[in-house]
Amino acid sequence: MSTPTPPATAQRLLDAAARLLSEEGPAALTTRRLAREVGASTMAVYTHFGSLAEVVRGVIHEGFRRLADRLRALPETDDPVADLATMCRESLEYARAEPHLVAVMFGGTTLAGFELREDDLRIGGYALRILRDLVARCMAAGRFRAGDPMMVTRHLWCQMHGLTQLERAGYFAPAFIPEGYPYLEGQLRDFAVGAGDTLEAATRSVEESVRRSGARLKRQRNAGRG
Amino acid sequence: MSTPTPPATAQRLLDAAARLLSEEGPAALTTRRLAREVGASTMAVYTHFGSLAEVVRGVIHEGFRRLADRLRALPETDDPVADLATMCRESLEYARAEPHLVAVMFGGTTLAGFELREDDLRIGGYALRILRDLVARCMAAGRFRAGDPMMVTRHLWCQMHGLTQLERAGYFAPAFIPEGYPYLEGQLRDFAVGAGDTLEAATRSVEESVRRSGARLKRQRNAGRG
DNA sequence: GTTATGCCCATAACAGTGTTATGACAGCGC
DNA sequence: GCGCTGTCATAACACTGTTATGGGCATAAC
Repeated sequence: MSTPTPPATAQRLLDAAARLLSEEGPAALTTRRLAREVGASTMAVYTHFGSLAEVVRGVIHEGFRRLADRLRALPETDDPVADLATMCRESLEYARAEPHLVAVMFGGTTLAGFELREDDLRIGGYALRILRDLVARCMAAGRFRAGDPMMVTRHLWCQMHGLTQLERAGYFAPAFIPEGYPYLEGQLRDFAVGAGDTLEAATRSVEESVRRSGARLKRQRNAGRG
Repeated sequence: MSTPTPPATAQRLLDAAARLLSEEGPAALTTRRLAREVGASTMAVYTHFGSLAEVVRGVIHEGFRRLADRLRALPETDDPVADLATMCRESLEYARAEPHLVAVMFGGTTLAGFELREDDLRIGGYALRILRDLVARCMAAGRFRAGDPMMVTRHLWCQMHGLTQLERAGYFAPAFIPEGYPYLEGQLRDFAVGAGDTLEAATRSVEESVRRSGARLKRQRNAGRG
């Protein structure tokens, strides 16, 4: 009953492309390598996708879906600012786990002639709505100044995207910054203050989110052992 | 007396590479095209630089120098927060004028196998010091909370880099945001508030910087006419 | 049962890429 | 003149994305 038909060639190509991009980076994502991975010839790519760039498009759409799923899976507490900090940390960890994929998703890398189109940007924007709802909760709770939550969300997005990409480029390596320096937490706190929170409340919420993610990691390790 | 000897081949290759990258994007930067532009064969690239990636390295080093020069040329007033906003706008306009170059400089694009090395990152960090000195002035003036100016500068840098790259990817196109919406100004204001400024003072300083850059553009147009 | 249609894809080719081995040529020290 | 060194033109190698061609092969039509 399970998987009565083997996965179609198109799906196997997508999976192989995602794996190659993730494990070996953009340079490994060639038509011949992709064909070899699934035991076919390069023509398989062109009958199913038309071009290598369209394969990349499929891969990043899946990437957007997975990012949105991870953000939606986070628990909701009565401290929306702490929840926001946790969500930002989750995004950053996704980008750290899939640096090449995220670079393509947000326009960093031009790969195999692939260019983001407006519909791709729209899909990318869906994940933003999850963040926006949380920002709106911060406003409703009186922690952030009233205003357009989408604009504040975009502000936060710029900040997280910049941090992600500069970190990936190496600008936050130990050669430039003390190892273990909590730059993410400092930025999240200052962002909350800029959005209207008090310094004291923002500091408490960010610390709370750090405590929670530490507990979450501990639970995951325990679950891994059990 | 002026240019007694014609520019050496190495310099002409660098100039041609910068022009190709700027005018036609990374796809135009090939060894054969580069050789054709300077009227030589591809071997010229390899005798002078060893690889195409090293040509790219030379181009982005020049890019860092020019960015630093533009930032250093800005006037200093008695409102350091307004000066900071002006400097951010100048950085953004540099990135808008040279999007491909800036993308390589800050690790966005992997071009011809070029990868940022630690010494490149160090050169990139030099431009940051100009920003840091301004942040330190904001602290000394009591506008920003006392603290490590470099960390606050990094925070601002993340924000500007994210804004730049997401704008380039198309995420701030009119399809997603009202045309003419002053998202740069809103972000600069919130950043200043997050760093310790009051909402009122930050708003005034950002508006002052907008007024000044408007006046500067007017002067430039008048100078162009005169 | 035969024929036709359309899909999937293997083979081989084309034009392009970065890079390198080879060798020619010019300038210079002696 | 001789040798050396730096510069680069020629041609090749292994690679890339893409496409033209044609071979199966399942299904539909008659």
